[in-house]
Amino acid sequence: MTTTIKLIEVEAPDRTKGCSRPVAPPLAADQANELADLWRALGDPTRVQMIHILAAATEPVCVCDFTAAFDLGQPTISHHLAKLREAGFVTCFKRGLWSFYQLNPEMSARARLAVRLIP
Amino acid sequence: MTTTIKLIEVEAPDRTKGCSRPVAPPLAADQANELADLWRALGDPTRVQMIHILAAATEPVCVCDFTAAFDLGQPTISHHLAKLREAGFVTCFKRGLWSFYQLNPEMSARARLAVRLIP
DNA sequence: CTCTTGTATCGACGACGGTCGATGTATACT
DNA sequence: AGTATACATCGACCGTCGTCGATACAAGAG
Repeated sequence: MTTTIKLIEVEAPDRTKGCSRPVAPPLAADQANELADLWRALGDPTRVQMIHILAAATEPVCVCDFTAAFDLGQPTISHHLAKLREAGFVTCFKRGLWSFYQLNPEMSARARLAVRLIP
Repeated sequence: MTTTIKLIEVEAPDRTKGCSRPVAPPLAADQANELADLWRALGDPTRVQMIHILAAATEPVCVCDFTAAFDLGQPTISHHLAKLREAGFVTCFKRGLWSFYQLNPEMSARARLAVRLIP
């Protein structure tokens, strides 16, 4: 008796000669970089917590409150807030000796959606 | 004539003795780390493009198609795909000599929303 | 089995990023 | 004026990350 072996195509696409299957055209380099910058700004637990605090706050938050909330030196706090500022997530203003930070009201739509992913 | 100076409260919250205003309770450290890891995985232009390609593809994409799409060495492509795998964005399977990658069908809800931000 | 091919992994190098102490700068108070 | 306070910036350290060449590991072809 001869045995017939049935080869079952499971998930892989049919492919006669290896690869070179067309792929979506790349995003503009600027766009990809912009997106990556956006996400890299959120790629740190401290900054995630900062956004969490700002999203929950009803008033602008003083830098000194951040330094009190984290077990980090004041320059480090300032550094993280600067990163969030450069990425467009927050804005700040000075009042007397104090600096207050808040979520940027003119945040990009994408940034706003990203922020909304933080509990 | 005596001049009276009126101090106008603009945006800053009233604050009698400096800082120490209560702030939202911090997220659990695990949660903040998890979120940061998620975003760090997307914090690179090459990986953004990879997600873009996978989101547009109707079939799993062969690694060789990635190496053709980017001006990077094959180990670097493999490295980026591994990062996306570890973060839960993609899964892969082997078929013969080829490895195929696709968006992880069991991606977390947050990850799915993040992916949706890529054009 | 040997050879080739597609991918993953390893080791190294340079760049970047988080952190700190020290210093600078602006504002308030006396 | 001088001093004190809140914050930003600077310089340095060290770990992490993106990149590559070299190598190891499959799995098909001969």
